[in-house]
Amino acid sequence: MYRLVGTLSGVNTSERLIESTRELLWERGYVGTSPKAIQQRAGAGQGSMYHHFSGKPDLALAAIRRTAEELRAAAEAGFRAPGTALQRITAYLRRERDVLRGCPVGRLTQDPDVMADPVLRQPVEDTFAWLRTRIAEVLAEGRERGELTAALDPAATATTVVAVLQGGYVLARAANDSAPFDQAVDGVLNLLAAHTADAG
Amino acid sequence: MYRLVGTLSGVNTSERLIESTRELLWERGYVGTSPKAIQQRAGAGQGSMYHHFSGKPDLALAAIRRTAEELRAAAEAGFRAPGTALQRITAYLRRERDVLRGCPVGRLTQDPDVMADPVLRQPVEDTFAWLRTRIAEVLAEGRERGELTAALDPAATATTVVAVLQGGYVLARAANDSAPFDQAVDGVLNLLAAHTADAG
DNA sequence: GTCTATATCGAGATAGAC
DNA sequence: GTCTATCTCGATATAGAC
Repeated sequence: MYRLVGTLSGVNTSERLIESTRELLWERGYVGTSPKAIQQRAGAGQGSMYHHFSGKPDLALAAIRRTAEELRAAAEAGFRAPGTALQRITAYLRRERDVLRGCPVGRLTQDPDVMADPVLRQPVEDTFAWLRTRIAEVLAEGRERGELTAALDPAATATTVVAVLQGGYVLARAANDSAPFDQAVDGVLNLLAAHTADAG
Repeated sequence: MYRLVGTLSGVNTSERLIESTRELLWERGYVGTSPKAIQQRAGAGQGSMYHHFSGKPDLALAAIRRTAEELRAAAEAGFRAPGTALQRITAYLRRERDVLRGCPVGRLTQDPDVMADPVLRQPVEDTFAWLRTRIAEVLAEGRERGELTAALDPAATATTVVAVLQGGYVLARAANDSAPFDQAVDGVLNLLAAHTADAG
């Protein structure tokens, strides 16, 4: 018999606490998440939580690190897909997302207590640094292969692409509608299209 | 004798409370801002605050509305500047900003209690709807004048431009450095350059 | 490992004097 | 209009029994 994966019942308490914290951090942020709320969602008692973790910051660190790892793995899977650079970027931008929930890592950027703590902040910084570098690599590759024009700056364009994603989430939440996210993505892809070797 | 503008001392209590709330909302968000913190920053007592406002949501509404108005006025001033569409968009994107503090309106998008309240949420929604429309108008004008190619979609591009800004703030905060913001802006302007009539 | 009791403090407000 | 007193909860733990 194997345990069911993806559900919180059936795994150990420590695991349930981390997953509950991840959800709450995503929904309400660090300041808006209380130990009590975490415990209730995890179905764990006060004593349990403080047995496994030293406190809220410790638990948040475990949650943030895991969320950052997952984001990275999901993105990397997209970048390794076959196709031209533009096709891979397009696949990444258009992959299915829970747009209205926003980015679980980008969100932390607005949490003063997270950004004030170097340890909590580190995974956030690392995630975006990696993402920008990785997309720049894909674009540079496309340029070397002659898919993209020389006028396209890989590093700057990569940062723009990540910014469009993060900003797209903001606009979608503001409108309470995922359409602005899709439109922002369409807009940048259309701009990129003018830099393909045949079009440019 | 005229009063000094831009300082909190010398204006009435209600005004100081609103300005303090605006600052705290920007720095710490709605959930992270307590009535006590507002009062201390404003130099006002408990009783004073509850005399002028019914509570934290009421005060936040006044603060959010004013912040939204100011953002709109500042943006509109940029759009009315002389020059081509691209020059006006460039001026808007490159105008001086306190990048690491982020966007005081975009920030609210991550505040669950703000987004859950239709009244607090409205100014946020309106601000971005207006901004996207306004930039789309500028771009459409540039296309009509023949400054921009017909391949450029004003509405989608406008949403992309706003997303780059909002995402640029996120990346700058993640890196604790304003450089990613500038790079994201450079990237999108470079992409737009390929759509100018002479270049495209 | 988990539970319950207890403790401190701040959030968010109400009441009524001045 | 402003001040102080008071109130109720929840946030965030710690202590010690089981």
